[in-house]
Amino acid sequence: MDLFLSTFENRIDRKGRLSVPAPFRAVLERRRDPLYLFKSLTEPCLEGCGPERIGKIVDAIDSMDSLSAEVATLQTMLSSAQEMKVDGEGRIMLSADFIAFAELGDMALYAGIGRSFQIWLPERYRARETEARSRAKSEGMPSLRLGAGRRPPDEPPGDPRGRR
Amino acid sequence: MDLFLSTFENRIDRKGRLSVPAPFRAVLERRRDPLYLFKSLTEPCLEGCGPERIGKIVDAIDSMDSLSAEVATLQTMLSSAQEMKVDGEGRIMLSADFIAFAELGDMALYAGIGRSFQIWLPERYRARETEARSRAKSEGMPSLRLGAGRRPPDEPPGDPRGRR
DNA sequence: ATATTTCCCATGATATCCCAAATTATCCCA
DNA sequence: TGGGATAATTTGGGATATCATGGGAAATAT
Repeated sequence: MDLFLSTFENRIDRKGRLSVPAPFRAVLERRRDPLYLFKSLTEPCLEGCGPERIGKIVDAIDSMDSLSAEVATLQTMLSSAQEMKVDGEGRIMLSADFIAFAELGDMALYAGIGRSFQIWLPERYRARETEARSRAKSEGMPSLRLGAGRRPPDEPPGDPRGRR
Repeated sequence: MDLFLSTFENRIDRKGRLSVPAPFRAVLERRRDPLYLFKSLTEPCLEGCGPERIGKIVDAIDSMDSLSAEVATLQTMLSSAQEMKVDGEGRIMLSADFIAFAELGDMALYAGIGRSFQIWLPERYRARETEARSRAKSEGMPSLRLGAGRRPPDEPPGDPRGRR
């Protein structure tokens, strides 16, 4: 199983193009998956994933009461999602909307988080990272225990790097 | 599975013409589907889709008690539906009724939501999006976990596919 | 006949393609 | 282990194609 891991910082050129890190591209190409980006619901960053996650959101909507607030929320995710075309050099073009939403300047930081990845303003990401680390120190790190093998019956195994 | 995703804001010109976003057109053309528009039952917007979705509504009506209130509601959708003719440049003409219903001015916002899309007054759509995002933040998003990681009730907890 | 719609072509903006330079990582042999 | 050679990757820019939009003319309807 290949995953999106590690972080990469790439330049957004004056045409708005941004290279996808080669290791991320390799994951998608191996699966012959197109790349989707959408605006995070809860944080000022973009989320990247393959089609299977998008398909699950679509199916969830169809199976829910179309009047519920949850459906509106999921629709918000879909209507911000784009299938990105990757050029011959492995670059994507970020729409003005995406750039504004994540408040990106001329640099973007990719953070691989397993089955998906995020795109952040580098300074902001690093600030979050140190914050998460100090929280882990003071509050302990429940997810580590889970990641190590034992988990309470109900909770799915967490991402070992914790949620931020 | 090709889907209607992302949002596009297009101008309604003085002749009343409105471009269908090229990616949406591509989805329909690939399936050789005509485009249908109808008035949303629940919101001040228009809904767009291909014939299969219309067919599902018809089937649903056929399978229900023809005297029920729900049937009357579904029939309302059908009776507002129009097959749109798309001109050589990919534009449609909205009827005065449609424009009045969605309260459109000289701009229209397409919002792709998977198997269908909506057409909104841009300002109204954005207000709704902001609302959905703040709700997701404050109430958490139970739906994301469901949408992205749902599994049949008695399957043992598997991998955390939906976690981010 | 007059108003509206449909067809056709023109134009500007912008995304995409293609090639090349710069940068970084990897390899190989001393 | 070092250090240069080689390959991979990221970045840049010009040429080309696509797309949204606008307007005139032909067709259709009222």
